Amino acid sequence: MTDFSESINCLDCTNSSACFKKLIPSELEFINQNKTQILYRKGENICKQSAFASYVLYISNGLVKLYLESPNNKNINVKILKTSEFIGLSSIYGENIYNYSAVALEDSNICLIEKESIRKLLNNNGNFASEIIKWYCTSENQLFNKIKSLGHKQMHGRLADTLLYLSDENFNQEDLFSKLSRQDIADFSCISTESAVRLLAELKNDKIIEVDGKHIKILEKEKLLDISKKG
Amino acid sequence: MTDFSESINCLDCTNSSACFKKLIPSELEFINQNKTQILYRKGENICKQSAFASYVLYISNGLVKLYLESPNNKNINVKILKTSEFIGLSSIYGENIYNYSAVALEDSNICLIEKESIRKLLNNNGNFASEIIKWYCTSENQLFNKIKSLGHKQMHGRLADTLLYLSDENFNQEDLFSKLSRQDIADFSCISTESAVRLLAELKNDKIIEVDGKHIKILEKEKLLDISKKG
DNA sequence: TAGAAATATTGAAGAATATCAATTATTTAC
DNA sequence: GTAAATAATTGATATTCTTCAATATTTCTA
Repeated sequence: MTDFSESINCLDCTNSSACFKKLIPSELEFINQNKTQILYRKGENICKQSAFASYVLYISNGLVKLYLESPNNKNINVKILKTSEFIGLSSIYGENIYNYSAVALEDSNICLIEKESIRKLLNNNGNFASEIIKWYCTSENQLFNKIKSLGHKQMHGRLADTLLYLSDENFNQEDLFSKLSRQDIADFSCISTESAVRLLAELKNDKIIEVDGKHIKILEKEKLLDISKKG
Repeated sequence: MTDFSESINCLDCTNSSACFKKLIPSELEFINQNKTQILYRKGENICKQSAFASYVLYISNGLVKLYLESPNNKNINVKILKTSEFIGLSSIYGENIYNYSAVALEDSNICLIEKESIRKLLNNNGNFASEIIKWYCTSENQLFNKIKSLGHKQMHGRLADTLLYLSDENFNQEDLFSKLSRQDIADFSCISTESAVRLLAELKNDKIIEVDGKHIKILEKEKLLDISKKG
């Protein structure tokens, strides 16, 4: 966690999400005055669940794994965040702590933005706030899907959901699998690592996926969707 | 689903959430023009998962169970909503469908509000939007807790979470249990009804809860918290 | 590049949990 | 108020899944 990159001015930032496009130049300058940019190296923790949330974090450039820590020291991987997404947004109004932990999957430039300045903008600029609400709408849907997956599906269905999620085109064919361990895949599905390995072997055998070390390729998406549906 | 109640004018409504308090009279009048109020009887469905979401729903007065339906026709109960809460808010910007189903646990007055009018207000009134964001912050936290509960806890921990949730003081000592079946309790915990019954019997035996038909009373909250923590 | 550490893999045994079946209790509808 | 329908309960069995243990493979480090 060191600031090696020259910090970009928000007005020049090419990685701004939809919400920042709703800001007028003076507001962008205001954000610029109240942020710091930091480079997190691959594997470094960007935030820790339950830690005091001093800032809202914004991925200016990078790839981040968001996960929940359980008291029995098992993790639940919730989602992968990419460039232009927020981390810890809910700390602006909710409890003043991070609800989850996040770790960089590759070197990532993260902007730390003062919570109070975000709050100010939200109150003054309904268009900005609306974009944030849009983000929450999508995010809520994702969480409901996770609950559906964990709630009543068994191993096969849950692993299928994970594979479909990680291979989704909205990650722009980034090969996420190469950045994740078998345990990561298991933690997305909330199954044991051993079960994940065994099921992957089965899927490989059935020619539904291709496995070559870390690299995993979906051969028969339809069948995976089927397994996901059946639970 | 019939409109027997005289529809209250939003300007006079005493059950308005924090967000509506941020509206100026003309905006409230605007909402009033674009809403209908309907009385749902106990047991009636207020919205169905995957159905076209024409309106945002607001509980003017009532009690509602929100649940997810799975293809294998098992339900997951997500939460109980009470007076002054929204249902289907995320349909304003997300997919144009309800992400979940909702059923009235008691006769409930529900306001159907035009989505477009809410959108208009959000864009024009940052304070209103900020209150909605506040709501999302809390809601997100609840969903993460649900994921934590389902993800790695086993039966005992999950049932404990359910009992703690349903007996929480934020429901103003409403006896929720009397309105829920054993299957409802099981569906909150995502365990089989039989398991729920068995575990309740155990907890009763251990004098951690008192059970009298539907009525359930927590005797030893600390022990339940313990079970919840251990998972 | 060798050795050490971490990760992945496989099999076998055991624990957790669902399902099925049968019975009893409660609620609903006429 | 009674019959029918629904919900709750209990036991026995079957399935799913984790855990433990042993080994193989990969990655990291000096």
